[in-house]
Amino acid sequence: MDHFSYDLLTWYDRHHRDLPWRTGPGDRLKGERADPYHVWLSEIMLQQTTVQAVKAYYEKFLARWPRVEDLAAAETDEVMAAWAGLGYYARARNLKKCAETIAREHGGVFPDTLEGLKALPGIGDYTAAAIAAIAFDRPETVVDGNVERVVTRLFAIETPLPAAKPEIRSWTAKLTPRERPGDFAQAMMDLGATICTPKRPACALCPFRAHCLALANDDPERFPLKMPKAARPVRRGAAFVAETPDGRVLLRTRPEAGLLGGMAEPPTTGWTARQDGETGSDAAPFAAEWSHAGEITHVFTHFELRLSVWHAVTSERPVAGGRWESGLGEKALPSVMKKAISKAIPDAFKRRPHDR
DNA sequence: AAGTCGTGGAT
DNA sequence: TATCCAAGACT
Repeated sequence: MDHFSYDLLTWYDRHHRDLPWRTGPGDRLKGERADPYHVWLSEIMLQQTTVQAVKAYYEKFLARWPRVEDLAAAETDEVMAAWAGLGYYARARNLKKCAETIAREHGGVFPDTLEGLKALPGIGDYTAAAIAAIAFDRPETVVDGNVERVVTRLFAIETPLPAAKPEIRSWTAKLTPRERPGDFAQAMMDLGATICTPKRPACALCPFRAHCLALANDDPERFPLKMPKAARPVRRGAAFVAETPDGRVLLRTRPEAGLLGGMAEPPTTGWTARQDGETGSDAAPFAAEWSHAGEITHVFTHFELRLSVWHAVTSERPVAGGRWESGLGEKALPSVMKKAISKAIPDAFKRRPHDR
C-alpha cells in the first residue's frame, strides 16, 4: 500500500498546515525531530478540542513553562487557572501529574516507546501513538477522529462506529509507512481537517481521489456510519452570586473528582433531573435579600444544565468552604460559571483585582 | 464497557 | 434553534 502513503506525503509536503507545535520545513529537511514536550503538550490540548481553540493556550503554556520540569514545578492552581476555558479539566490535572512523573521518575526525559508513553497519566492509545510517531519517528498506528473518517471513506467501511474501530485500526496499520510515520499521521489528520471533512468534502482536491471507494461507489458524506445517540437530558439547579458593596464575590472550589473538578464556582445547589418549576432562593448558602437575576443554559456533552441565578449584595461574612474574592478574571472559572456570574453581575470580569 | 467529562464554532 | 463535532482518556 506504499503508493497511498507516497501520494499522501507528497500532498502533505505541499499543503500541510503551519501550526505552532510543528517543526518548520527547514528543521524537517535537516532531519530534526519535534520536541517531545511540545508534541505532548499540543496533543493533550487537542484531545476533543479544535486547533483554533488550542493555539492561544499552547503559546501561553509554552511561554510560561518552557520545559516539562517547569510545568512539574508549577503550582497546580496556576495550571488549572491557565487551563480555564479549554474544557475537560481532567486533562489539566493529568497534565500536571504527567509532568511530575517525567521530571521525578524519568529525569525530565520523555519515554520514547509506545508502552512507556501509555503508562503516563492522560496518555491513551491515540496520544501515545501520536507522540511516538511525531517526536520519535516510530511507525505506530495513529487513529483519531480524522483518521476514522478518512479510512472509513477510503475503504467504504459499512460497520458503524464504535464497532468499526478494530477494522479501521487494521487498515490504518497497513497504510502507515516505515518512513516518515509522524508526517504520515499528521498528513492524515490534515487531510481529515481540510479536505475529507464531515460535511461537503473537497474530493476533487484529495490525494486519494483515484482510490477512494466511497467516492467511486457512493456518497462519501455517508461515512463513517454511527450508532444513533441517546437524547440529552435536562438538569436544573440554582447558583448564588453574592457580592460585597466593594465588589468581592463569594467563591468556593468544586471537589477534585467529577464534573468541573477542582474548579471555582459560586455556591450552587445540586443539579437534579427535576422537571418542575424554577429553583428558589430557599437553598441559598445564607439568608440575605436574594433577587432573581435570571436563568442561564449551558450544554454539556451528556446533559443540558439550566441554572437559576440569584444575586445578593451583602456584608462580607464567613461561609464554610467559601472565599470572598476580587479580580475574577484571573481565577480558574469554567465558562458555565462565568456565564452564571455575568448574569448576576454583568461587568464582573471587567473589574481589576483589589489591593490587599 | 457504556457513561462521564467542556467548550465554542460551523452548519 | 438544534445538532454535530473537534488530534480521546478514564472508569
